[in-house]
Amino acid sequence: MISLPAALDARMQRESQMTFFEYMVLSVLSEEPDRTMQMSALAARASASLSRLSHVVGRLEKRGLLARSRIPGAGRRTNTTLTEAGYDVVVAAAPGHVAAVREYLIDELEPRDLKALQRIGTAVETAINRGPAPSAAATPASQRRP
Amino acid sequence: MISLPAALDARMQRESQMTFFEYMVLSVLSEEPDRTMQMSALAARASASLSRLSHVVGRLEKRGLLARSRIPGAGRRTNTTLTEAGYDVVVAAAPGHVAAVREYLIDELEPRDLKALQRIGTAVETAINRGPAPSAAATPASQRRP
DNA sequence: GTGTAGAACTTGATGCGTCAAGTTGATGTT
DNA sequence: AACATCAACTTGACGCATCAAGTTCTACAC
Repeated sequence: MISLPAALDARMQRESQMTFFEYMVLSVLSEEPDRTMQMSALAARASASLSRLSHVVGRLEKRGLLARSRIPGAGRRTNTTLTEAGYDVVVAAAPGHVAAVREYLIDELEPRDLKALQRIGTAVETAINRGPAPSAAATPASQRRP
Repeated sequence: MISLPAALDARMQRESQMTFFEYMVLSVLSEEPDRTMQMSALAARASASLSRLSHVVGRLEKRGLLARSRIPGAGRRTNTTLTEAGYDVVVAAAPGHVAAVREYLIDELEPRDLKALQRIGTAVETAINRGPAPSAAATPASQRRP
């Protein structure tokens, strides 16, 4: 669990000149129908803090891969939208990433272990997010019940 | 796999004022009979680059948790040894860490999934380390066959 | 209609990780 | 004996993450 994320990140940077986390952000956006998402929602989907996301989005915006726009009439909400250039970048990076995941993980496992891994993943995520103080990144206020 | 290391690291810093990686270093040393290890070997066991380890060991030395000493008559090799204070720190931090691992992972899994996880771990490690250029951290020159 | 609380970010300082380049010993090579 | 090479680190610069503090809206209270 220590080595895999590191390995995927290293490969991402070598092959596509971006962080694994940057890829996640772009990738999540690319899967939305309008390639747009509110910052908080994006942070939740990328399991990052709003602060981290803000920094990263700032950089990606400078690179022209996405754009920010205030949502009018609704608090201080901000939308981020993938640009064409940004979409092209994700599309170019995706196959390499998928190949890496296969190579390091999926192709190495028997079907039963793959299923086990899925169970483990959800179990761990649940366990972490039911701690004494569920993190803001995991369950942002806008999705929290009153 | 993204969330678990992050969660364990966060807890380590909250409860024991050190990085998860710092804990690993101290912990590995504490398991040696003489609480001593050569830098390269330590790097391999902690799956880190020599550079990273050097920085971290520098900090831990400043905190008085370990000490460095040149190995005489053998290249430029350096030993790091856990101090008493360092040992006490590991001993104090260990129970909390074990509890965290149980809470987030082990206690959540059925026995068969735990066994699967073990298989997955070794499979992934192998897959990563047989890449085109096996990393120096994983197989340091001193352990590499000619 | 002022005041307070809170949500949704943004910003700046600090610290750790990484990469490239430098040191320092030992081991051959000619 | 001089030189090149290599292994085992160390160091410095730079980038990214985190934390605490600030900003900017809305909404509700009185």
